[in-house]
Amino acid sequence: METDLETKQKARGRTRTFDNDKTLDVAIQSYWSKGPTQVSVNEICSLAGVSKPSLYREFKNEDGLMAASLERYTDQVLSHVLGLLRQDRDFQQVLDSLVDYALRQPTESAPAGCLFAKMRLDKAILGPRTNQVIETLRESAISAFAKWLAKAKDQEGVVMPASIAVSAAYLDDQLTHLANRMSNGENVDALRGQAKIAFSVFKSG
Amino acid sequence: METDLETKQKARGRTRTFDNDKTLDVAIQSYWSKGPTQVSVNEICSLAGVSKPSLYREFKNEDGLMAASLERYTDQVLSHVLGLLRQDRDFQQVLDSLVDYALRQPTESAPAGCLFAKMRLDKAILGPRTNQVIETLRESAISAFAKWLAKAKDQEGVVMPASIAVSAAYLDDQLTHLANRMSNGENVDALRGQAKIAFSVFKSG
DNA sequence: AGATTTTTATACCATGTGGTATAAATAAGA
DNA sequence: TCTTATTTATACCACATGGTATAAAAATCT
Repeated sequence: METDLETKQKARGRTRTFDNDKTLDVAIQSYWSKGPTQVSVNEICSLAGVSKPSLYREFKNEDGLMAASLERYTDQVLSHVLGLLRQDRDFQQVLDSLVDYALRQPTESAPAGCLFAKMRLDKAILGPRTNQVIETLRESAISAFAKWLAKAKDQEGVVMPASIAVSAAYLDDQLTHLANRMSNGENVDALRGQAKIAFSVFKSG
Repeated sequence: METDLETKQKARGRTRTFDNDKTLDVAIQSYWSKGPTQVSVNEICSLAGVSKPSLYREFKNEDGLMAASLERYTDQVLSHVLGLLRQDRDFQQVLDSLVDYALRQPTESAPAGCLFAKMRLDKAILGPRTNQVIETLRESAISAFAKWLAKAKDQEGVVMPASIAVSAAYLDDQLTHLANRMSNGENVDALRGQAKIAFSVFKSG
């Protein structure tokens, strides 16, 4: 019996040319830049150089592709943003860097805004698998914010505008909203001014 | 030469059964409850009991229908909301009533949220006529907010978190955002808690 | 009555969608 | 070599979309 240490146990049929990662990268890029509802499966197939049956075998349906894209996006992008919360810089610096990320200028590889934020906008018309990923992700993000805020309150004496839980939800929501307005092509300076107001409710000693 | 005092100058052809107002009311209701991108022209035609060619003759295309719907929505709904700003109640009362409107429970005739707010979310994929109405409406709303804030500052000594212009834009944005989250079916009490935070930056004496 | 004008109803069109049936290609096992 | 398993490529499906061509219906003018 062969052990598949390489996870490359020779299967019997035609060797597959389907590239899972590339397909997901193309999907992420498309969903991120144009919005999840503005991209068709056909489009992703041709951009990724992949046949439709191959894609459907791998992801079951459009919902599966979207859910998988969001999961990969979390690993590749979102985790680093949430990682900012575990840094040792003081509250205000971290908050600023979060805002900076939401308001960053788009590059070729990182469109404006945030794919997760965009999907939350359309969640009512997305599939059940995608919705489940969204919900899980949202909970873990808010939980990370809550942990961070609790620490800032305890160790730096930052004044919260409400309970930790409500403040964390507020933070999450305002950041998401900033990212989405950024995606809508609004003026960065105007958004920065509004962000300053929205986050002035956190008074750091 | 006939004067058309009744605006009912007898034309020559077949009497029209097309009901402009009813068509727009159906369109408003559909766009409002399901979102402007989730309603087809066919759907509106059958709901309004109107033939497609008649609708297209009247509104030119989907963009025209949407723009007209938003204009009628402004007259029928939005103007009353902005009318709150001209009332004689004090700042905090008016602000509360604005929030109450954004967070109200949906009824049969008034779905959750705000059609204007929803259209702003999708403006990137809406037509040019609709976009123009959105832009005009946004300017007039922000201008109304600015006037109201200036008065509150002068006459009641309300402290603004920034310049009148930026504060007005912030107010407009936060209210729009609340309405949209309400449309997304989020928890009213949670939203109210966040609204309290967001608007705590206006300190009324 | 007949000609003319306007609106309606129906059917249609090209295009795009998510998803799949089918058969050829290509690999390993016997 | 021949069978079997798997993946690919292509073509296809039913359906929905925005928009329109066509002809019948119904009104007024001559």
